[in-house]
Amino acid sequence: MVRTRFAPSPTGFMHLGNLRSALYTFLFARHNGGRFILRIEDTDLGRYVEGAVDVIYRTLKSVGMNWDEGPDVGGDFGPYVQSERKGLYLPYAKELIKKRKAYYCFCTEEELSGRREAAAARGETFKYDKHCLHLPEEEVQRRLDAGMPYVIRQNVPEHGEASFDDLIYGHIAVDCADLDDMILIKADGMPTYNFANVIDDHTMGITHVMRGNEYLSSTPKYNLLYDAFGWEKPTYIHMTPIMRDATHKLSKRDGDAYFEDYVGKGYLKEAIINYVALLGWNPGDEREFFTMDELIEAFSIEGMSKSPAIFDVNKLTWMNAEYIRRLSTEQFTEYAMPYYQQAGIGTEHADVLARILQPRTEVFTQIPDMVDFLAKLPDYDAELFTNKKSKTNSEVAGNVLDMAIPALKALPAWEEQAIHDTLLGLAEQNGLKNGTILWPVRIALAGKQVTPGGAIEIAVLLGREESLRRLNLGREKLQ
RNA sequence: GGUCCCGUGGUCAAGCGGUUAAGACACCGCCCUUUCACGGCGGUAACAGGAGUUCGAGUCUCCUCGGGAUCACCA
Repeated sequence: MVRTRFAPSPTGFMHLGNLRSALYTFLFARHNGGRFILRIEDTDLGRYVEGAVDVIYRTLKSVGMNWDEGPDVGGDFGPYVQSERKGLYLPYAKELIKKRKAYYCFCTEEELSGRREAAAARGETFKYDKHCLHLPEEEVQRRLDAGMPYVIRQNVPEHGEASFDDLIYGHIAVDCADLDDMILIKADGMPTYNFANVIDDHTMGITHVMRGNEYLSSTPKYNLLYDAFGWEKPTYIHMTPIMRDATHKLSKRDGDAYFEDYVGKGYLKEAIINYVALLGWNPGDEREFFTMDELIEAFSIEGMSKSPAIFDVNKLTWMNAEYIRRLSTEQFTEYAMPYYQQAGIGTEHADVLARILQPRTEVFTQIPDMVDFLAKLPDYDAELFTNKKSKTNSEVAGNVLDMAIPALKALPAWEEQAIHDTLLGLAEQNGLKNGTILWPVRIALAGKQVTPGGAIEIAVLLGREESLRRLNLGREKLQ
């Protein structure tokens, strides 16, 4: 049975890189009929951010990534919050000490950083010299009894090779001589991430460890720990980061690294997930649009790439526009409603609004700017009436409006079909291009050169009274 | 700096020793058209460089270059 886990630290909003890692981890479990576990890694109390756990829950749920075990839903391997597992780690560390695979260390942070700086000044790489490993047992006990603060360090062999096999990177090996004796238990009694991770993954029965590839070089060290305990090692799958450009990761500083940023900017959650899924993974065929269920069905490790992918808002935006176009009129209207209200326009003709806006909306936040002219006629210049392709200029436009205004005014009902027939009839009767009639009418109605929809839709949206008022205003501009 | 990883168009990315080196986004042009979009058709554009292995190399090996990660009592 495949068991994977997503193990975020509660330090703020949901970063897109983390979201994608969670997604792949989730997809891999589901594709293989396995279980997806949520674990909160909060061993660093100093970085804890209030409410961050809720953000994680909310985000994952809102995109349909439901977990089978976790802090809120429980499970057989709890607790699922590391700080609540605090008591669990020390015994394991002591077991390692007994096996001489770890040792107490009384060196203080200050003297260590002093030595580190000195080494750096000499241009050398600092490595802990195992000083405390050689302390006599009685001395260690004496210091412990005296209540001296201590940490517990891993005792990495001085020689030999540490290695592991990654499902996407293959065999990774490092010389033990290059490895430092990392701290397992901190002076405050909490385990370091490095240690807690190994203990938790093992005790929670995680079969496939999926995580960012910043852990690629420390994983051999973790495997030394598994060996020391005599535990079966998990399968490793290291994932690439999402980049802002060739040399920088997408980061908080860019202000656009968070899932919620994009939701707030008018992107659909489904589109974000779909786009992000394709950044670093491909299904092996030409498909680009996936529901969550389709992703589960199609996902495989073979499709994951080894090199980082640069985030392209451009393509996300295109994909979002595609998702918007596939919405039903009702769904579109529901998403658009807050933006209609923001623009202060009437929504009694929501169907017409959807018809003209849906093919033009890439991101919902674009809507107010597209429709604001409906709420208030902009100040505009009579120059706008001149358009070469439509064969209009101020003189032609004046004549057109002179014909259009009474014709429209005479309409018994202000209905789209009737307006359409009237205006196009005018063109035909006078042997003019449709555009020659429609251009001036649209300009007078909208007061701007580019509008979503044409003269007829705009007239419907404006209603009889306002339409005629604007047409007359336009006519006056042409005196 | 040591160690590890990565390197196909501007971006995502197919390719797993033999292809005219796919496809998508973006960009450009044309068509459609009631402006702008949508839609349709077409176009520009890539194997980081150098050696080797091989009848044949984007695909295998080595070196160089470029980029990233890591070297914390952070995760």
